[in-house]
Amino acid sequence: MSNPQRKQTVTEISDATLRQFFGYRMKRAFNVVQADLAQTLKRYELRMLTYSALVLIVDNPGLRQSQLADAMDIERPNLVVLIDELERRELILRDRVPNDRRAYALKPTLAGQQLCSQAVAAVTAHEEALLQDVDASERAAATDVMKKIERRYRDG
Amino acid sequence: MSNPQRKQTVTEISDATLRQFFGYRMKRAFNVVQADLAQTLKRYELRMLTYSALVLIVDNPGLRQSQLADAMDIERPNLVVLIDELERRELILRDRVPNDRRAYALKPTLAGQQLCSQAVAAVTAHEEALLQDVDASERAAATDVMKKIERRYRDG
DNA sequence: TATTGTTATACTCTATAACTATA
DNA sequence: TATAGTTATAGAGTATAACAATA
Repeated sequence: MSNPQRKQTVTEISDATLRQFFGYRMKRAFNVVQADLAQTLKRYELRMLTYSALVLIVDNPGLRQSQLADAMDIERPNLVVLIDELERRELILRDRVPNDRRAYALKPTLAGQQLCSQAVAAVTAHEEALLQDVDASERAAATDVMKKIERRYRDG
Repeated sequence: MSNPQRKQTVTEISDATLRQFFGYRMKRAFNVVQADLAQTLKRYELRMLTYSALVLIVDNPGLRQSQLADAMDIERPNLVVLIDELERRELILRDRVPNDRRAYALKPTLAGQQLCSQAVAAVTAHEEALLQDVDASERAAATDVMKKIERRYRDG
């Protein structure tokens, strides 16, 4: 803006210091990716977490809640409401595990499998659009860096 | 685990489908970076958001709250409590903008500047440690990808 | 009329402690 | 005793509507 009153305070904001940090860059880019994903999933009434849970249940039918929480890197209590939601919508069901009446075996319903397929296709397409300026080698390089960061964390 | 009961449900969880997605990889890596940053800032009683706000105020003394919210990509109402917190700790102050009695000119105190310097140094060091397996060219490649994603968002 | 900062509110994600029912 | 799932709760981040003061 060419508003002269702005000049009495600050015209151009410098975030040079923050942009030096990988974490800050990552947060900003992740916010974009996350917003795009949320927008894409809205149509299926899924969020990033319910989507992740559904995909993992479809790919691993019969897994337990504690295994799923582990895989998703969230606490067990926080998974309960996600599973409640997916179950209420009849996208998955809580089967009993034979020989261990404490645990549930999570399984997708047919509707869950179908919604999952559609959502995966939609997310794939939207991500492709979002990353259309990023060629395969750049994507691979970025993915490698993220893998290294994850690994560094797991190794302590 | 070699627990035979696990075998009746699922032994090894496959997250192959999810790992195909750039967004999922990014979320996992970002969680690591974010946790590391939070740990680093704990010592200064700062969080990622209060840290970002403080750095921006130190680098741009006199900026308005609405400008800061813009720069941080957060909504104006959410900035208020962050500024309240930094002001209460006397790290910044709300000065009046001459000729516009609606707005505040945010300025760091000496204590704020000093804490900011220390925090920036600590974050730099911790980030260096976190990324020690990632060489300069890999970092640059990853940063480029993140810039492109951000740009893609700004351009619509 | 429009803008700055504010209040109130609500939703999501995250984290911990404590409970129940099983093992 | 330990584990699976659950409940309750609290903190943090995010988003919108509506308001007072001021432009």
